[in-house]
Amino acid sequence: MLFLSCYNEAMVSNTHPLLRSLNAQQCEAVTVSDGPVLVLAGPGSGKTRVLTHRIAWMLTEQQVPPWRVLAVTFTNKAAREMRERIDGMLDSAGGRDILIGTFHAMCARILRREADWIGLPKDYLIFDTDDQLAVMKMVVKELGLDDKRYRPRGLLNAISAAKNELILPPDYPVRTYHDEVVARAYARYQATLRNNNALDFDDLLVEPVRLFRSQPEVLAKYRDRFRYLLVDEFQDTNIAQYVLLRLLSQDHRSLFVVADEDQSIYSWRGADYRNIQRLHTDYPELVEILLVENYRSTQVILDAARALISHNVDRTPKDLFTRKQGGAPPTVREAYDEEEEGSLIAREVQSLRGTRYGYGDIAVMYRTNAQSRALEEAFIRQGIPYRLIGATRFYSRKEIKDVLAFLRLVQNPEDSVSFQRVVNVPARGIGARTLAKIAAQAERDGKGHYQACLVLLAQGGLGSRTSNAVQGFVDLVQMWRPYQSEATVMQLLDRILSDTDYESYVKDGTPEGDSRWENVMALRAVVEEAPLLSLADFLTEVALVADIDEIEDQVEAVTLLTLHSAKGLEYPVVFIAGLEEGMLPHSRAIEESPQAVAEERRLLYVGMTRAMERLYLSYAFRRNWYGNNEPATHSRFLDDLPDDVVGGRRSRRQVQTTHQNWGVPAWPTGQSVGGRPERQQIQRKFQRGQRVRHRRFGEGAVQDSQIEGNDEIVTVLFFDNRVGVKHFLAGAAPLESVSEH
DNA sequence: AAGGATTGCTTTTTT
DNA sequence: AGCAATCCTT
Repeated sequence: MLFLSCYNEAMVSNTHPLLRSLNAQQCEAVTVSDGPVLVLAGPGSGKTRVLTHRIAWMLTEQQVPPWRVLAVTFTNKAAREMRERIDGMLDSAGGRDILIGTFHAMCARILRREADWIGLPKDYLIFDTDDQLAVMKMVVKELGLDDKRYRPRGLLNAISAAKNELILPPDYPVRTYHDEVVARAYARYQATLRNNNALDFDDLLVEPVRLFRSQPEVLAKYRDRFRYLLVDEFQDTNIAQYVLLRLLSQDHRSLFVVADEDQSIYSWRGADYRNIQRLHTDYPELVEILLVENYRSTQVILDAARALISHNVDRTPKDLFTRKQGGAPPTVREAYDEEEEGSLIAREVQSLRGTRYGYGDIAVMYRTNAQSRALEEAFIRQGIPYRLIGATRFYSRKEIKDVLAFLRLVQNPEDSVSFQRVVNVPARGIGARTLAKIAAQAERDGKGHYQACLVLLAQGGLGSRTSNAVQGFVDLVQMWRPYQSEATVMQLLDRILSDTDYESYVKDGTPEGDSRWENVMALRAVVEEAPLLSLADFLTEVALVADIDEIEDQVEAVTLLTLHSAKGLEYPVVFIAGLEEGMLPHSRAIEESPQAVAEERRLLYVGMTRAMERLYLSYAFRRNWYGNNEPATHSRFLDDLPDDVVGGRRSRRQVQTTHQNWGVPAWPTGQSVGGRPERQQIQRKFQRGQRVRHRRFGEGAVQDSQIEGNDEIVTVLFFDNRVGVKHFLAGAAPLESVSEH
């Protein structure tokens, strides 16, 4: 891919302050016409930045009203950041009127308004994975299936895959008896969801498609409303999301998507990077722009990542480059087991900490959540502050789910899943037998479990003790429901907590008990922060947040996270642990298919390209696997890294050496990359008028220098007319000062 | 009905 | 090894 001429780069950058921090390619991407645009870009190429500038550009240059813009991001966090940046760029709060969010959040909103067009309740609940499992278990029981042969989880996976491809129960392809059972379970599952007034995550995407396909006037309304569609991380869209985009953009064809095939890591949940090809077919007039400059990583890190990914077939080769020449080479290190791996990393973190890196600059990544334990233990031993992303997600903790279940019951008594969850919380003498009676009654009437209780109580079909217990629970809900209309969510929550004496239920004198109560209080704080939210909106919001959304940026702690959650983030220092066969690539992937292994490779690629300055890879010689300690082999991916880039490499013989070296901090220190100043205070090294020399471009004069983020952006006009104006990051030390005389 | 012991099974990855 | 579902005892 060729650059535009430097002349253009200078022109565009000088004409529009909005575009000043962009290079020529990015400017082009931002300013191309209104029609469909695909920006294909490598990691660290400023994809999201281009998207952000594009929005700001439309709002100012094209006078697009903010409310006509729909921007879809991958996480709520990305959405929040984008909105803030737009506000900053426009010097106003215009970002507030733009609809920016995830597909799921956007769909939840649309359904909240339009549900009755397709016979759905507007006050629907969103069922998460646990709820889905509970529903499926009920279904399996009702259909009298053998839960060994038809595992609820497996059925859910099949159903989810079908939904992602917009296949409804009647259309489920039946080729074997097993398929036939899945189809029946699917139909029954769907019916149960509807009886519960609930949608699952996949329904959130499927139902809007159904809405738009069946109600042209509704579609027309949203098409008009969202005249400009922008999508980040397009390679991770599934069929349903793609169809949604196509429906919305069919007329105006103003679609601007940003993608990187090499970062496609969600095929297991239906993402289909072939959507990029579909785009070319469905939009022949599509303008494609390739961004290949990387602003994040040093040359050596980028080289390693490129070498790794180049082994994948079926991709657009990208000639990625960075102006941050040189740098400390990535290193590979073998540890004896995961415990040693942990302390090795912890020790290196400690020594990095003395230099210009703070804890907050460092991230440790791994394939599976289970791997975090060994790392945590090492960090605790060495007193290193860390924060763990993801492991037990806040909203799936028992105590939180219990409290939410109470709230959901108030919102919607038909919700049998929540009913079963809390009918005996705290224990009030309603056990399995009683629950079975209630379930049977519910099935007879085709109503929810709560309704069934009312019926049973009226009929007096229960023993006096159970009857009292059930009555007690029903009374609670009956008290809370009318209270809801006059009270805020916060007041309702407090009432529930005190009526159930939840505090003493949860606190059992152990430290865990205290922490459970702290979690409940944390939930209360969440409610407190959004005092105006209705109960329905609050529950929706809670269902759609990801742990990654909660990351605050200026925390002085090392971040521990899975490679999947690392997408879209960057850190000066990155450790990737557990590079063993079976771990990364994961054994499941190896068994499954070469394509699955290719995805594992992309996953590592994503991780490696998160690193700005330093990258450490490690693996263990033995690893605990299902309880026993098994020897491991280093990941095949390590063999694909260039030898000259990666120092100190494994071999069977070195294993012994390493074992003897136990306790010696053996990470190579490496040369620092340019003069990246201390975190708290970034000083400018260049000023206007200063004379500088660049290795390739010769001498020139500094036009401008600005601090952006953690680095200094220097604009230089070179004396060689063919070179013209260029921008540099001082952190990569591309320029040296020349004294004039 | 509740709590404790036993068994058997599991691990990708997440909106 | 850890956890959930199941069994067993009170």
